[in-house]
Amino acid sequence: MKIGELSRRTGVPTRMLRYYEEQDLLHPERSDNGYRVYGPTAVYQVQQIRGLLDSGLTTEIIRRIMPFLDKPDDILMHPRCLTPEVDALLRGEAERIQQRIECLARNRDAIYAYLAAIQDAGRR
Amino acid sequence: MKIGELSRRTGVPTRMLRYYEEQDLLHPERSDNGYRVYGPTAVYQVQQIRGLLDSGLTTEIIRRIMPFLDKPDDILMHPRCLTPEVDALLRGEAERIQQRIECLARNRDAIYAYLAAIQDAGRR
DNA sequence: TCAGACGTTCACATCAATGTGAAGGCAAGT
DNA sequence: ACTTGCCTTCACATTGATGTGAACGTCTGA
Repeated sequence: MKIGELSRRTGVPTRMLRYYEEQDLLHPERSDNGYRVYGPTAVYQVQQIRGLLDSGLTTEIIRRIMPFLDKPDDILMHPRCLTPEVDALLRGEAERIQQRIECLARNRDAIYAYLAAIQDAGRR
Repeated sequence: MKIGELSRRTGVPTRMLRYYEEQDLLHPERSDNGYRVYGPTAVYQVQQIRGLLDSGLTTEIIRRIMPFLDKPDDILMHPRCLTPEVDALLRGEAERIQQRIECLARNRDAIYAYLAAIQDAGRR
């Protein structure tokens, strides 16, 4: 698929799809005329990228952890890939993600608690 | 406490504390000489703000939802506060927060799954 | 074949969050 | 009194994620 269709399917402007490529997050093929050609999985990849960006991760971090997300088990067969640095990177990032989750969950709960309390007060 | 101490206690540069005030996220008193004076709870407030900013919320959204987080029950007694707009705002924001949580949790799990699989492969 | 929709690159603008420095006032210790 | 450190405001710079437009090539249907 070409960039316009991917944009339509994901709701992400073409400008951004080109930007993500520049940031090494997407790697479309090129057809003879130079047009970007995306595989069908690109839709999910883009949604993945968007979700992580919206959650406060930078393109740099996304670039570094993406290779380890949703990988087929083939890659896992080569534990050589896991240098101590990569291990530390992944663990550190997972922990920071966990921090964010806890912060967000706390505040989500606070909001719902507020709404529930109001509801409750109104019913009385 | 003055801005320097708050900065030391939270690790957030004074420049940012002044910025958060400008963005209506903090409202310190002023002493006679014009110095900002923060109450003891400011430490938690700043951590709260930092956590939300790191999680991808903008200062604008934080400003709008903060009044409803960690409020003493006094305020809850006035359900008049909950106009339909505020209700929609809070629900909408809570849902978007939930989206982020799910995205982050998915990827945290993926990272840990990867690490576990490596661990597993290495033990064989 | 020509128009219109889509693609390309390049470049400059914006916005939010943050860094940094200048110029000057206030406070506390020696 | 003077130094040192903290405070104030003002202002300009930077970085990352975006918006937007120019100038130009490519495909496709009437």
